[in-house]
Order: sequence, then structure tokens, then C-alpha cells
Amino acid sequence: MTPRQQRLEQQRSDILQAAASLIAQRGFHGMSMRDLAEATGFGVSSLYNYFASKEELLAELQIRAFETLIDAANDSLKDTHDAASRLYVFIFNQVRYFVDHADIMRVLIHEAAALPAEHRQRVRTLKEDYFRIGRDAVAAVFAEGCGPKESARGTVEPVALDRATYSIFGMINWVWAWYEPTLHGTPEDVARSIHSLAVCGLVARCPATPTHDQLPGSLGQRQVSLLMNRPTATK
Amino acid sequence: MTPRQQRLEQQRSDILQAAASLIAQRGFHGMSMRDLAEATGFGVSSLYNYFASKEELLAELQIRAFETLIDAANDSLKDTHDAASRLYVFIFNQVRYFVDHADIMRVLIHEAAALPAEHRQRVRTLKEDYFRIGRDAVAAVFAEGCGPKESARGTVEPVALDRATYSIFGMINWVWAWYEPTLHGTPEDVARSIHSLAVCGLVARCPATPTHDQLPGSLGQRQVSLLMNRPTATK
DNA sequence: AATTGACGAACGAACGTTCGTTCGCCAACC
DNA sequence: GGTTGGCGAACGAACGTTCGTTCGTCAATT
Repeated sequence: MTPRQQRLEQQRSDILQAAASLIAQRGFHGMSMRDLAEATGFGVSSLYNYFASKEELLAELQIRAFETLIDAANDSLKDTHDAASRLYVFIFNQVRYFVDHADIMRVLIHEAAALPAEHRQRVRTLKEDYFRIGRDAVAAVFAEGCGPKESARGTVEPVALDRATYSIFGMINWVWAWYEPTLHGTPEDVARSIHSLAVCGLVARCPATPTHDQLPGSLGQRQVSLLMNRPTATK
Repeated sequence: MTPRQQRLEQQRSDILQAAASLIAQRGFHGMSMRDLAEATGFGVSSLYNYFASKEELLAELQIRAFETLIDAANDSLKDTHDAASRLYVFIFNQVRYFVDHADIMRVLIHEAAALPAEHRQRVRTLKEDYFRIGRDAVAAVFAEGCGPKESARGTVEPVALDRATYSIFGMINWVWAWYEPTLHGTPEDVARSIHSLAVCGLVARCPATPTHDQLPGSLGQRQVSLLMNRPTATK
């Protein structure tokens, strides 16, 4: 990659990052290209040297973010094998992504509908891929059970599995709406709370569940790449 | 209330309902007053006979909706006393509201930031009221435990309680993003899945928890008033 | 019972502003 | 010296809002 292309790519990333921040605050329709120009230091028209249109910009933002998130999840999961821990890793991966890139995550959650029809399908596919990863992790916990042998095993009704998976996604995704580092503990605390709720609920004591001490709590050491660096760019 | 005022109130409600639908689809900034005029059959300028501005309209929409939701929750809870059932009732109340008024709920979740500063405080207060209702229900389950006596009782760390409550809200609030009646079962199914996850988690068996058969499953018979009827107007 | 007049409710047209986007031109770099 | 990346100016369209006006309705006055 020539330095020329590198510079271009860097500035595309900067613009996307600024756009994410503005869109997170005001919504896609609430951000104007003039706002974005001011935030990036470019002139309005210069932005069109990097993105064909405002909608293309949104599409690229969402696609990159989802791909980064999916890759990070796969990467985190590849060394963990027992069901409960895998679920924790999955949860923590996304919570961490949230905390590091709150703006982007907010855009991902809010502005799917603002995409032009052509790009919507691509994002939907990515979203389904991501959902499947989460659902597999949930299904494994379901199937394995947490108790020694007395707990129920086997398959679950698919619809119920979907509902449970969506609910767990809900816990994670909702983090953007409330999490304040100074008030609500570390990202690890949040991930543990969610994981504990998902596996054991509010009240149950689930003896065979790995204590959270045993879980890969320092997962965060491998820093997720800056949002906009595609996986190929990080190695 | 004169028929004159009644008619006016009715049309205000109609406009708000139409606005909710449009805002749910396109976001607040994505809906123009011309869109709203077309959807309601009014001329653009006539809308200003009912609302002072676009922002006032959003504020009124959110305030009415929250008040309706809070009243419905309090109403549903007043006859239920054991902790687990109260949590179920709370969950189901909101899930039902979701299913009946998906548009409004979506606006409630997405467009809080689009409010002018003056109205934001009012909505925030309502939101905090509602949060407290949910947190009390969660705290009671926490404190009471579900098992006979071997389960832990007593108070929980407040921060952990908040995290758990927010997570449960997350499950409920995320319903808007995925629930499709033809795919995912009845609203009762959804509420039961969430309640089960909240109380018992994915795998634990929690003997003393009331089976869902015993829970007020037919809560839905008392239909929540149409969104826009303020509590004072329903009696 | 007919006339009047005040008023609520609707409208189309137009306001000034801001929107996303395009164009032509200029400076800097290979 | 051509290519790239930058800009201000300008575009038509759409934005939220206001304005002057009209047209029923209905109570009070004749």
C-alpha cells in the first residue's frame, strides 16, 4: 500500500470517526455535511473526495464496524472451549467494544433503517452472522447445562432459543443507554453481571458454573483495533 | 369536556399517533412536517393549530407515552404481591405495551436526545420513576431469593443491583428490535422467556419459582388504553 | 325566525434558512 | 507538468414556520 493510499485511508477513518460521533449525538438526519466538515476541519466539498454521498458514508461506517466486531468476537472465541466461558467471552467482547467505541455502537443500533435499500442487505447479512455466533454460544450453554448431571440437557425449542438469544443481546446492546464508567463499575463488572444473569439468573446458585475468577477477565489486554482498521490492516 | 374540546383532543391524538409512526420509521429529524401533514390529511400549517412546534410535538408524544406506561405498570402491580410474580407482571406489562404500540415505544427509546433541553428534564424524571419501579421489583426478587432457605438472601451491592436492573430493562427494551409475532410466539411467550432468564438464567432449575402457569398470564385482558388517552381521560 | 358577528379550524403561499451535492479553480506534490 | 486533494461559491430542493385569508358554526341580538 503506497503512502498515498495510506494517507487517504487514514483520513477516511478520521472522517468516519467524526461522523460516528455526530450521528450518535443527533441521528443520521440530524447531522449535516456542514457539521461534519466543521468537525473534521475539511471544507464541505472536500468530503466528497472521500465518500460518494452521505448515505454511502453511513453504509461504510456500519459495514466496517460490524466486520470489526465480528472478527473480534471470532478471535476472542477461538481459544475458549467450555460453553459458559465462551458465552462470557462473547459478552465481554461486545461490552468492551461498546466502551471503546460508544459512538459507533450507537450508530450501529440506531441507524440501520436510515441505510439506502442497496446497502441494507449487506448490513443485515453481517448482523445475521453476528447473531449466529451469539446464538451458538447460548445454545451450547443451554445444551450443556451447568450442573453436574441433574440439570436438564439436550436441545431446546428453537423459538425459545431465539428468544433467549435476543434477550441476551438485549442486555448487551442496552449498555449504551446507561453505562457510565464512573457510576457502574468496570466493563468487566458489566460483562460479569450480564453473564451471571444470563447463566444463573437473579437468584439461582449454580454450583458448576465457573466462577468469574476463572474466566478470561483480562481479555482486554489484546486491545481491539481502532474501529476503522479493517482486520487485514491490523496484522 | 365540551364536544369541541373532545374533538380537538382526538385530533391531537391522531396527529401524535401518525407522528409516532413516521418518527419510528425515519427518526425525528427524518420526518418532515410535510410528511406528517400528508399522513394526517391536514395541511402543513394546520398542524400548528395543535402543536406549537415540531419539538413540542415530540415532547408531548414522549411525555404522554411514559405516563401511560407508568400508570399501566402501577395498575398491573397493585394486585400482585410475591416478588417473582411482580417481576413478571412488570415485564409483561411493558412487552404488551411494546406489541400494542411499537411505534411509540421505538420513539421513546430512540429519540430522547432529540428533545429540546427544556423538556428533556421532564422526560428524564419520568424515566427515572419508571426505572425505580423496575428496580424495586428486581431488588425484591434478589432479596427474597427463590429457593427455600439455602439460597442467599439479604441486600445486594447497589451498583450490582443497578447493573442487573439495567440488564433486565435491556432485555425488555430490545424487544422492539426483533419481535415478530409470526416468528417468535405470543407476547406472553416473550415475557415468560425474559422472566425466566432474569430469575433462573439459562440453565438453573429454580424449584421455588412459581411456574409460569401460576403467573397472571391473562393479564392482557385488561387492555392498556390507547396510547394517547391520558390517565385522566380514561375513567 | 332571521341577522349578525365573533371565533375556531382549515388552507395555500411564501418566508428565510439549511440541506446534500456539484462545479470550477487553485496550490502542492510526484 | 500532469495528477491529486483542497476550497469557496453556487445550485435546486426541502426544511420548519408564519402569514393572510376563507369558510363553517353557533350564540346573541334583532
